[in-house]
Amino acid sequence: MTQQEKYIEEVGLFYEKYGLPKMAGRILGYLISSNTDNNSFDDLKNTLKASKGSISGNIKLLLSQNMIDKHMISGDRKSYYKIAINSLEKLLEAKEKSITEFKLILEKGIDINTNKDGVSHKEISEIIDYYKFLEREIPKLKNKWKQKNVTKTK
Amino acid sequence: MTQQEKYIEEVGLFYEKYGLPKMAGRILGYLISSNTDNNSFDDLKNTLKASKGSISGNIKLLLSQNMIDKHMISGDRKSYYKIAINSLEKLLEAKEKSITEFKLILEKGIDINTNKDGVSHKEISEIIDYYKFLEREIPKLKNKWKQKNVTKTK
DNA sequence: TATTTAGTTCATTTATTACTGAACTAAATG
DNA sequence: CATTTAGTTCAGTAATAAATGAACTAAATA
Repeated sequence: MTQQEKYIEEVGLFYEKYGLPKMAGRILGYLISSNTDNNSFDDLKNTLKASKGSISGNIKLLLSQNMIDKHMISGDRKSYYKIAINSLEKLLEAKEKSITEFKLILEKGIDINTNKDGVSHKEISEIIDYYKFLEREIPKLKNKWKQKNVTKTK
Repeated sequence: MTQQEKYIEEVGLFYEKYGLPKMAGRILGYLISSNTDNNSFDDLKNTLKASKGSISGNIKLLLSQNMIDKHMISGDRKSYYKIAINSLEKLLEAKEKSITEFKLILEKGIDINTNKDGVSHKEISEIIDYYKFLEREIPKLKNKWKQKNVTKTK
């Protein structure tokens, strides 16, 4: 097992831990450790020793999550894949979304709970306030980063 | 199906979506929408219509993740469960941990990628910088929240 | 227009994960 | 000290998700 092969399996396990298909993680592992942007379907299939169907399905998944980008080369009918430029934003957006979703669940839950003076009611309300706070603050954080990088690149 | 029963299944599906056992989500759903802190093993078993084994295992999981708290009542040998007071911190900590873990994976990956001048290398380095930024900023956010609440409560 | 290429789709197989229920432990009660 | 209570453990089963591989499509080439 080469260093890269070991790495690919490691990213696969990382992905699996978060309830996502291991093969999607392995594809990411390959793309992260690849020294080129021009990674074809067959490169993935051969290196990962997987079926066309699995590669196809997991590429589709990663594209839909904006984790990878697809590009073409003129005079070549193959598609090429690389880690997405905007995957950084997408990952934080996914976390934001999960915060919002969980906040909505908590709000709905304490609506059902009728004992408004109960300890748990008060505590869950506090959690909701915290999540609302995060919802306000995370966009600020993103702006802070953007401004930092605008001045850096220009 | 009562409103609470519907809600419990909803939280179960939410949990399942993130790759966690549906039953753990259902337990949380029950505790969030319960109007008391004194929710026993049997309350859970009966309302969720599940086996002792499943309740036991998923309580264990939620306790280990600090999502729920266990407490006793004197003169009573049953254990009681409620949503954890510190689950708000724990949830954000889990997100922080996943950011750190993914950053480490990216760092390891571009070490394997030898083409240091490649486009993807540059972009992944940028993602790593962003993650490092988040690692610095999130603790600040937590402090901001804490200070806000210290003055509020005192 | 026949053939090759590049990839998709989907039924089946395989692997993984979660749930059940019965046997068990350990502490409390009669 | 026998029984009940409260929960744990774990082998077997059920449910779910992922991977395979063959048949397919659609576009490009010969």
